[in-house]
Amino acid sequence: MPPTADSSTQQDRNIAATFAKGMAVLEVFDGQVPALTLSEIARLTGQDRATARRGALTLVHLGYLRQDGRHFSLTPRVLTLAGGFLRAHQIGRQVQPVLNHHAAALGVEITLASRDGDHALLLAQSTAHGGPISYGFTPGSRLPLLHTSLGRMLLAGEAPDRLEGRIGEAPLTRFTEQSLTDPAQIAATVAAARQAGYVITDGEFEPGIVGIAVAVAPHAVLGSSVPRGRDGADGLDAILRGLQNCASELRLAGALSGL
Amino acid sequence: MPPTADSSTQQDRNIAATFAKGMAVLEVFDGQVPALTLSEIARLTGQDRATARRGALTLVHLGYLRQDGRHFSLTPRVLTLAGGFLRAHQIGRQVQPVLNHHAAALGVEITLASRDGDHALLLAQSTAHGGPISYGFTPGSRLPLLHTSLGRMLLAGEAPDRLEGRIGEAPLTRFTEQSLTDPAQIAATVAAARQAGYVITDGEFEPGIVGIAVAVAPHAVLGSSVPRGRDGADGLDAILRGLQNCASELRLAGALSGL
DNA sequence: ACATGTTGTGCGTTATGCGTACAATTGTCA
DNA sequence: TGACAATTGTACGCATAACGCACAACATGT
Repeated sequence: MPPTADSSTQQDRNIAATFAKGMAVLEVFDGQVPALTLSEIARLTGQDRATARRGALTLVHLGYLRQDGRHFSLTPRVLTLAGGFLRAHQIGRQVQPVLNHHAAALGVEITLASRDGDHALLLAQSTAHGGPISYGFTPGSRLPLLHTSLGRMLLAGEAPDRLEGRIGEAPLTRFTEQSLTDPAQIAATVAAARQAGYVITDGEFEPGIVGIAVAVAPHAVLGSSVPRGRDGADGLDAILRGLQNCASELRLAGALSGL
Repeated sequence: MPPTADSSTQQDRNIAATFAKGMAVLEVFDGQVPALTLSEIARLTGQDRATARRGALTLVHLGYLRQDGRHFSLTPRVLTLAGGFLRAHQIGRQVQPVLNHHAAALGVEITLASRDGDHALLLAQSTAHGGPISYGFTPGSRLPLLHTSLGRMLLAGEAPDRLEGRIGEAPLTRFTEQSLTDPAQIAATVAAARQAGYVITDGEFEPGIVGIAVAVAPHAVLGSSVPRGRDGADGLDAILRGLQNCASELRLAGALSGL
């Protein structure tokens, strides 16, 4: 065995560090602030100012960033990257119509989500039929994993042994007064979700909002949110059945096989 | 002026070539094929296989690509980049609800698009209220600029002098029998669109589909597609008025100022 | 069987990106 | 208005990190 250089000092020859640093620049544009200056980019990425500058200028050159004076902001071009994923998985053709159809029948918004790190990542979303309520999320939005029905249903699909570590580590941010803070309690809801095939959360992420989610594929879940009280107990049951029907239909279409 | 090195051999010291090459790797995943091998990536990007390999492995390391044996495919993580743009421009909070509302009132699908190079780039889309039809497009999808109502309305918003060059250069691919192929004719429709504030195309991109579009902001347009004959002449008028109302409401919200 | 096309991976070379340093600019308090 | 502080833009020497040739192992097809 050749003395593989220590992984701390020596870089992996198969990884392009410059590329990774550039992606880090792109990643700091998470939308929380509409535009960033070079110094802010450098600070947020932890890179040298000159390095951040090269990364940002390269992104401008490629058309992903716009430079207005000293402010850099994203261009719509980043959407084309997402478009590649959505097209590859036939989201527009095979998934979205199904979501729309069931959402119209139920009168609620239906969301398809997958997992990205310790967040639930929204892949697609139907619009609420007559729903005046909208939470402002879009494809690409990320929700917490531990305190949303979507996230817990995703966790329920994971291997049980990997769960405890995942739950225990997180700082367990408390979003509402009703947010569960005990890791054991959260693990219990996840276990129950795995058992039942669905999960319901009540106001743990946004107060007064009840979330309900079911599994579709190994790493894909379906969910809806409704204001508490808007639908009675049987209303939730109807939504649950609707989500399960929707999930079945998506499975039949077989478009979500690869994550 | 210092003798700036010739731009052909000497790289711009402010552009990170490795980063640009890596982005090129990411860009070839446009969704036309669900997965790519290293050789395909190298061929499509024109890079050396070793270079393409480093780029792809870096993307795997960062979580944007998945490697299954010899096949690389996109992960949902690319959506987070799009999410940054959508959140920065308040698409989910300020735009999507407006689109949904007007779409439900009109019974048609409404699409918000911007421009990316010589394509119209879909930013957001409402679902048709009772609409069984869906064209399989999603945010991030790209439509031709010359033969769609969205594209021509975008061109109508450009400076007139830059138009002729833009139209004349393109190979003028013919999508349907009704596609206009004469640059002068297309330029005339664009000029008419600028004059009237809206544009209607009939089956030039997809046969039997009528497209209608209006301008919202300097580089943003709104459009709908309906099957020919589904709505009579007054139906199209109603849709046009609805789109214009929708555009006004979006302008009032003022969320689309920066492209 | 050979021929053709993959794929993975060393490794020497040198181009390339790094970051310090300085200059120019903006903002802020007296 | 001053002078100070904190940004920003840019250049350039140096070391490193990316390049791409080359080879070997494997697959595919004629």
